[in-house]
Amino acid sequence: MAVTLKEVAAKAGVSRSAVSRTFTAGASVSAKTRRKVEEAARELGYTPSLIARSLATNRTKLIGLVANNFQNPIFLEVFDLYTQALQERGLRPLIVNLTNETDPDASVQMLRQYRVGGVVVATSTLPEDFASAFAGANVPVVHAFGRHGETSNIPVVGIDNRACGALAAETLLQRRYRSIAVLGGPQSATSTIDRIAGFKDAMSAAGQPVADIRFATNYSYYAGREAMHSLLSEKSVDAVFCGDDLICMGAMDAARSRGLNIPRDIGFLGFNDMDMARWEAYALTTIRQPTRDIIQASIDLIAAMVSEPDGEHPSRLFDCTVVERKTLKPVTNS
Amino acid sequence: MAVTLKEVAAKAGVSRSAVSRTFTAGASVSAKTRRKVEEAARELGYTPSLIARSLATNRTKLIGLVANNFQNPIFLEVFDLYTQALQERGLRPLIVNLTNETDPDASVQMLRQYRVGGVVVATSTLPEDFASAFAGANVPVVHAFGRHGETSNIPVVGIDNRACGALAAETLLQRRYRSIAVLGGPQSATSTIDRIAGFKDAMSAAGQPVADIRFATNYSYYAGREAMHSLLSEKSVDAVFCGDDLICMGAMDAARSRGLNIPRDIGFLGFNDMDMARWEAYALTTIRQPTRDIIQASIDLIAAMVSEPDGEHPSRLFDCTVVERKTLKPVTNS
DNA sequence: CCCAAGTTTGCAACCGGTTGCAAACGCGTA
DNA sequence: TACGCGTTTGCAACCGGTTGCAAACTTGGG
Repeated sequence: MAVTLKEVAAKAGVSRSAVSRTFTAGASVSAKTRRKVEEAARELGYTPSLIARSLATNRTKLIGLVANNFQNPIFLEVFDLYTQALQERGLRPLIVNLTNETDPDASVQMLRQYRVGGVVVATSTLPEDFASAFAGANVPVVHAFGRHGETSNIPVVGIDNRACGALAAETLLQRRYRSIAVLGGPQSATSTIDRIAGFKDAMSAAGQPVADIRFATNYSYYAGREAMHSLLSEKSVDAVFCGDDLICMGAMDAARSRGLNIPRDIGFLGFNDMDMARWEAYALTTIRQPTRDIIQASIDLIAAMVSEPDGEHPSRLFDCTVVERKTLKPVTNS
Repeated sequence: MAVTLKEVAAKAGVSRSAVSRTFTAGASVSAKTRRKVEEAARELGYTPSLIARSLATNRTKLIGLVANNFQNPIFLEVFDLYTQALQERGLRPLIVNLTNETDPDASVQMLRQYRVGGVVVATSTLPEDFASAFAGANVPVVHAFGRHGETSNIPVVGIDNRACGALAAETLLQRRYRSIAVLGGPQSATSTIDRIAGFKDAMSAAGQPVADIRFATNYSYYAGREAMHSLLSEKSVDAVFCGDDLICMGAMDAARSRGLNIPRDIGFLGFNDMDMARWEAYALTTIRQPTRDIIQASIDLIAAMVSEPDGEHPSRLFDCTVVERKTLKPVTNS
């Protein structure tokens, strides 16, 4: 159906190799040949087949992008950045939606069938063996937003969740909150575990107790609201550190529906700084994760791993910062 | 690097054809051969190359998914549904992010290089020639969320935007609103144009004026807020029909920041019924677009077009319904 | 036991490109 | 004009599968 090399070669009066060379960067073709070929190609509407090229070169431009957080709008931001950044490098994402998937093998199989050059696992809420399943198939993997673990040797690009937990504690203590609860993300997520560990360390280093720790069942508004209702029905606290902005928004709505004023009666500290955190209805004070940097770095990393499989490919962790809005009372210098 | 057909054939003591046939559904292989091959394949860790298969069969499992609304969380829902529904059919989406793209040709070129079987254009805010550019390349195209137009013969799956506009007008009039403004999406989007046309028709059929019409510059919270501020600084209205839930949320926050109570002082009617419309902070009364049905139908349609290119492939329009929450005053029977 | 019909199998060509290699070419110089 | 060198070109093999075709094998009936 589609026009092939051979037809272009015939029309231009050259060999197939000549056509192939005019379409591969850095190959040796004379200006005259190139011109003839390009004209013939244009007239015939020729588009080289990446399928055939991939087969011949044994290399594809595909990068697996594995995710399972299709409920949280922040992933749309992540996703936008990934597709654009890959596009800029001439790579294409092959999306794997793991939302309803429990078995890593099917996805690994799928990505191998497409002979992806590498895989980016972009989630913190997956059992560790998912990322390693890809690595086990001898495909380069980087784990974005993952835990910088000792257990596996898959490079991670993300943040230091313990440090972020500590930052949260300091932020709240500095504002004289004294009855502070933690409302984490899913209990099994490594990010949740590490943040809470860092938070607790910093609190006890300051000689302060943690009023309550509980977990949202997933990264959603509804889970946050529900967990907050359950917290407030048992005790009263003056500030809550949430494991995610979305959870935090649910928690805030729960607090408001019980007549509490934010930040007068209760303060909230979110995590991520998603776009919606700026919305007036929430105006969330939150810990900003440098999403854009993480994504760019993870693409740089996977690209490096593809082109130099034997090189050194260290993990990279970025710093988080507090973004001040309106859900915490100001720092007082007294 | 990867294990090939030939190696499996050698190990199993059969021909390459035999191996190929055990991996293609409906081919003729004896039970004995199949067993030998499967064992050899398992031992070697063989995964058939879809690249090679695509080349040989001249057919891929790839479907282009073209979108440009990576700012609106509703697209994450859309996206989740697409990836899963395609996955179920053994197809893979190849995402094209048109957010920063103005030239259709580059994307068309890209999708042709990958030899996609078909393309789903999932947006209502693209110049018409985008969808037709794909069709022009002789690739089956369906336009999801598009306008059912007379101008092109690309099948559309979506809603009847005129009817939805009329439904909005009826909904508001029924609740005795008398000073109603429209805050549409981007002025150039066909969906915006059609909805407003339907809205105006229904209003004038009821002998009612439209208090004001203006447009958000894009489908975002911020554009909605800004447009609403500009509206309220010029006149006061008692209800607003918004072209999108996200825009509506921005508009609501603008109204609230000016001290207006919803729905006592002003009513809001949204469009889409995205997940966030249920959030307590908004509790949006909105017109529900059956996203899931539209997506499923668009996949069914593109699949049919791929397998029977010469068949009849009619457009499909779904009905919208009003979802009642808390941003409009109730219907009064007096 | 033989034959016909139905299955299974292997051969070889093909899908649309890439690439190492050697031959052909172009050009400046002696 | 002949020579030498660097460039450009075409040949042919290859990437990893599929598939039409004919040969080989089964199976069952007479």
